[in-house]
Amino acid sequence: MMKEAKIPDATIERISLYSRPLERILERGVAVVSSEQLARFCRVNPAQVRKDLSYFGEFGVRGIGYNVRDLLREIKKILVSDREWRLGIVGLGNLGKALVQHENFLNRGYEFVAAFDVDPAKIGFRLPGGLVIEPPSKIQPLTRSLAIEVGLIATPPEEAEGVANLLVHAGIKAILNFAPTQLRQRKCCLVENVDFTVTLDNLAYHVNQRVKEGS
Amino acid sequence: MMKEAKIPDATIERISLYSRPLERILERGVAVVSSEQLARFCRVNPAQVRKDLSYFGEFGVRGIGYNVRDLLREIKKILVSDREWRLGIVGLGNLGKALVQHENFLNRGYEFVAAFDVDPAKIGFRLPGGLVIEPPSKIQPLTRSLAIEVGLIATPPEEAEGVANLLVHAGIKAILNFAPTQLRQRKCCLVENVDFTVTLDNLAYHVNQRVKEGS
DNA sequence: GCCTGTGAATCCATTCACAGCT
DNA sequence: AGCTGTGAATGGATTCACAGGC
Repeated sequence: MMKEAKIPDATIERISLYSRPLERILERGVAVVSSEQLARFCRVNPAQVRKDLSYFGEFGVRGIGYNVRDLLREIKKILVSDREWRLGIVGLGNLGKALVQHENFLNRGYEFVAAFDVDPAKIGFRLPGGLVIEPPSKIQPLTRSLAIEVGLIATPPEEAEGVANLLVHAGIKAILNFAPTQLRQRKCCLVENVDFTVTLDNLAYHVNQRVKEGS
Repeated sequence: MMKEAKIPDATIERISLYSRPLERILERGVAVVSSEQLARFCRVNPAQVRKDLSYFGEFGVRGIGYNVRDLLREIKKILVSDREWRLGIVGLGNLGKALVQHENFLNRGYEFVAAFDVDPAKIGFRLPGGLVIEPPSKIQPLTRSLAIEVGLIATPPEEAEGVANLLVHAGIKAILNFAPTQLRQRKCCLVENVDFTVTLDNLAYHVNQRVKEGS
């Protein structure tokens, strides 16, 4: 019964998670999947799978399960990955270059259409894939003219806030920030931070916890 | 009053977050910080900061605030980043290489001590920093002899599970998995997944949501 | 019989509001 | 007076358990 209620943030992330095993199952030619099976693949509770999906509609058939192809299509519609998203990246150090070449992005509808860096030595360099590195002065005009919707920031932390400003003024809709600094929150622009050391700290804490319990 | 209760997972992540502005504040020579100030830096609620810290002890002084240097030391003790953690990485494509060279790891006590790849063309190659890429056959002996505690997996998804097996059998304590596949859960080994496309899907969904509301 | 969809119950996390210390 | 530390209150998210439909 498709409610227009507010949907848990965690639900959106899991919906994205579900799509991956579904793709594999579809490739294998299996037509139907149960919440139980899907849950096993994603290491979650089956009721969680059903509830997550039920926020968006009734995609299953009672007594049978979910049609794999249909469910995948619905999920792509929910996540708006049934269309191309145009990305721009600022900062082409090791991480930035790795992101541009990361093939999973393209597979899932995310395409880099511009790359920027401050380093004059890098400007004009053609990346594998054909993108040419542009100077920061081009951030605003290119973001607009190429209709870039999401900006990835992979600069040193000192530059991140300034870069974010440029992107926001050029009308970008969302920023995925890999620089280890907390960007100022802005209306009109969603910001998501990815910080590997936070994740490592988390693991370190829990590893230590286990050692302490075990002794 | 330092409870030995179970601590929210989100708390651990925020504790890690707090350390960054604290380092900057310390460098600036400011001696004391209030929960309100720290909360502003990290975009969280001040009560949240106080509650998070109170799980681990009473680090503040009523009427005054927290001593920056002491608080930072306590946080490092909590996160066990007051010592070196030895990392091994498997898969030295673009992302793997970027991770090895990522300077934030070393700053925070995470040191890569071994690198592995299946590609014969890469084996023997010396990475910036001095690490030499080893073949998969060395994963088990080196993990043991170098006492590697955390393994990072940056292979294609097909290889991830096999690599995880090798690492687990060699006694690794935790895995940080960048391959877009959900690793089987194991006792004795913590697993954390990092998946950029899930984060992008999340942004795409919310951007679309805003557009829909605005219209 | 089987598996979905979902209200109700449970569990967990965040925020409030104030007592307690300096 | 000011700011921490924390029980109580609120707000969310997950899981249970079963009704509903194949």
